[in-house]
Amino acid sequence: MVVTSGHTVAGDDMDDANPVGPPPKRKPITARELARLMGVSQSAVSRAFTPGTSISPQLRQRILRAAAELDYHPNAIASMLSTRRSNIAGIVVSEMQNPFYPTLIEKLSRELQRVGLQSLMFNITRGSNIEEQLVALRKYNVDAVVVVSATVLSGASLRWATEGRAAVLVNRTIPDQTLTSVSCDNVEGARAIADHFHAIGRRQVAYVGGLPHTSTNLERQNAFITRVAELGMTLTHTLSGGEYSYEAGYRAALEIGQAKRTDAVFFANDILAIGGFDAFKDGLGLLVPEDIAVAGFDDVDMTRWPRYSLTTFRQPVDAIIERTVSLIIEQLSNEDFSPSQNPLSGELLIRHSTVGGRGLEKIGLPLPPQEQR
Amino acid sequence: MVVTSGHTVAGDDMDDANPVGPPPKRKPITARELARLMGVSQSAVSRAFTPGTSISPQLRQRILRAAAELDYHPNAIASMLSTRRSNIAGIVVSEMQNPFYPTLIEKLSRELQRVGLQSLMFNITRGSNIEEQLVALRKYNVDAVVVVSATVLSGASLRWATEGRAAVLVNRTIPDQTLTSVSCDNVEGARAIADHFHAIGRRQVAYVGGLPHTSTNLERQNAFITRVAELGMTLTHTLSGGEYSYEAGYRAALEIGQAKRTDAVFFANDILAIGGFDAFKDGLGLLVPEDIAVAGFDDVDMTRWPRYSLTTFRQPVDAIIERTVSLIIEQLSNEDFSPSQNPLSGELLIRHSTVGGRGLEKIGLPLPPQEQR
DNA sequence: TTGAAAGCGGTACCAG
DNA sequence: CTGGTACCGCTTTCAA
Repeated sequence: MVVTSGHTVAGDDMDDANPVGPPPKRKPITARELARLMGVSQSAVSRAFTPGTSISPQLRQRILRAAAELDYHPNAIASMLSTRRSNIAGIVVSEMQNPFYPTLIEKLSRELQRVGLQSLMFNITRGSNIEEQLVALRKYNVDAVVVVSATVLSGASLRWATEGRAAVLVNRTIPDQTLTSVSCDNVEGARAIADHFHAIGRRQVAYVGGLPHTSTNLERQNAFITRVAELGMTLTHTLSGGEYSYEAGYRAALEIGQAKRTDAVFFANDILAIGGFDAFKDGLGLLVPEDIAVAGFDDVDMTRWPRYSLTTFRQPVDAIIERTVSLIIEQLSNEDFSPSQNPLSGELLIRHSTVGGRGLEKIGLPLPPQEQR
Repeated sequence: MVVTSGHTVAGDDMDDANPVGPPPKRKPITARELARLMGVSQSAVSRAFTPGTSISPQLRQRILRAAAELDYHPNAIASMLSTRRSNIAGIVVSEMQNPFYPTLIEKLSRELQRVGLQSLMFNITRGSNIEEQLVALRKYNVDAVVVVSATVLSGASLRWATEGRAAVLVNRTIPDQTLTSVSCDNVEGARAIADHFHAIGRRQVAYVGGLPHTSTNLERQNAFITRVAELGMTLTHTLSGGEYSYEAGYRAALEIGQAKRTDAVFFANDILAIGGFDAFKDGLGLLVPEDIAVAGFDDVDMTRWPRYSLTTFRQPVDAIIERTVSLIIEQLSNEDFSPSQNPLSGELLIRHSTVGGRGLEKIGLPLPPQEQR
């Protein structure tokens, strides 16, 4: 490592500034200089670049033209300072290994850009100094915070970090519901899976969870278990993978498969399910779905691979993002805004991991379009 | 959509500021106020938070203590303005679908954070207004730019965007080499694959590329073809998947497999290879590796799934990141810094997709540790 | 509509 | 070591 950043002193955060050597670089032209060069006031330049200000079209044009000429761009930092708006949204992230999230984040950051917010990423990792990260959130004066991280952060930290700014939790909630959240309707999804298992004649079912204490996991698990009971099916296992990974799914599936009394398994997300699928098929030589049906949650790309053709509950990613962004905007514009929970409807996608061969037609369901490769 | 952001006027960029409603929020305490409250000068407060400034330990302690008390945090925006350093690195990204990149980016942003740089993400997507994105890079005054995007950006845009600031291209180069780049040694990797194919007795080999005009694709392709020729093997196909995707790999594999004269295929990355693997095995009923050996590039998590156990060339991710960060730091501290190209050695990982059954032992190679599940 | 001037919240140089 | 004081570059009254 080349530079160790500012050490913390006496229980408070030092500014970890100046991580690297000397100061600036070639400095770009400023509004003042441009103004002087053109013989207009600096205010005029500012106005030219601010929509909806009172400036004559002619002057604006002249200035914009000259600006283009001289490669002048308003310094965003300076304008942040005077307007007290950074036009930056902090995105707090942690589980980039689950392919569901990169996709989500990419789209989210694109949408935020569309409404004028750049995304400043904050990678929270277990083990890393979380609080320190959150301090950065505040120092950088982000206007909005989107937390896309099922894990790690306590409600208290979250409240502190987001205090006084727009905030949305995506795919997680906090118990006291003091923060706005947007997520897939996990209850709906888990029930749909249970119903589907029942519909295809399965009666011995199991649940494999991910990170035990996350709200997504708990919601899916509880809803599933409840529905299974309502339908009179037997719950043979309730396992926790411990994390959302292929390996965890694989291990859990071995355990379930070896016990030989389960005919359908709901994995709390697709990665677990895919691990489980491989364990059943390659590891134990079972037939999927004949011997055992497998369902996941999320609808990541891999579920559509012919190898898997995994039945899953699709998270309404676009809707989630749209809602998130509009909630952010609302908070940014309304003084009085009260937090809300926003579960959004997803969609059960039935594929071959639960209904094999031509079974999809047999039970009168349309072949998912994805299967028409 | 709730707010359409500032429309562009007259061939120049308007400031897309004020994407949302009204102005600020509750304002936090400032250094000046803190100073007045404590009866010290505002300069003292500033010094207390700046390591290496001349201030007595006692005063510093007092101030830090009081700051903690009053929840004062230095405003990063203001200090950016006066120091002309943002302590922000822009990360330009595009292909988040390839699981190699989320991982890389997560680690990268973590390392940057360690040396005091937050990461501002810039998602470039084909179709999106690239130039506009790059303008943002400049407006936000990022100190450094890391481009992790094989695609899209022309050398000229890159040079413009990074002008006057530290910049590193990761896993791509530009022809004139005027920008520093760090990447996996694609030539080494492609040659290693060719050598390996030869070593396991394959003589009819094929190449499946990804995005045709990217430097990674070209380097891997050329090196492979060259080495294949040197070794006297026959190149049966040189296909372009058109993109780095499972589907592209699948399609290419069908074409190759149906022709029935190829016994080993090098796919330009793991996702292509996995698509190809499934096509050979499930789509065409071939045996991998007995009928046809499959190798990829990158070493993403999926390659280790027992289902695939894919032979691949591991990109030295940690080394890439370390080098990238240290090059950034160098550029930030040295006035005179000349661009360099930094190919980093990777590692051939031989797994069952090229050497089946107990073959790994037979040819005297150690079982990859990953296989010891 | 336009220009002058007072901040925004720090940094850094200067004198004491 | 400490306090005073010009900036940093833009936004936003306030007058003209």
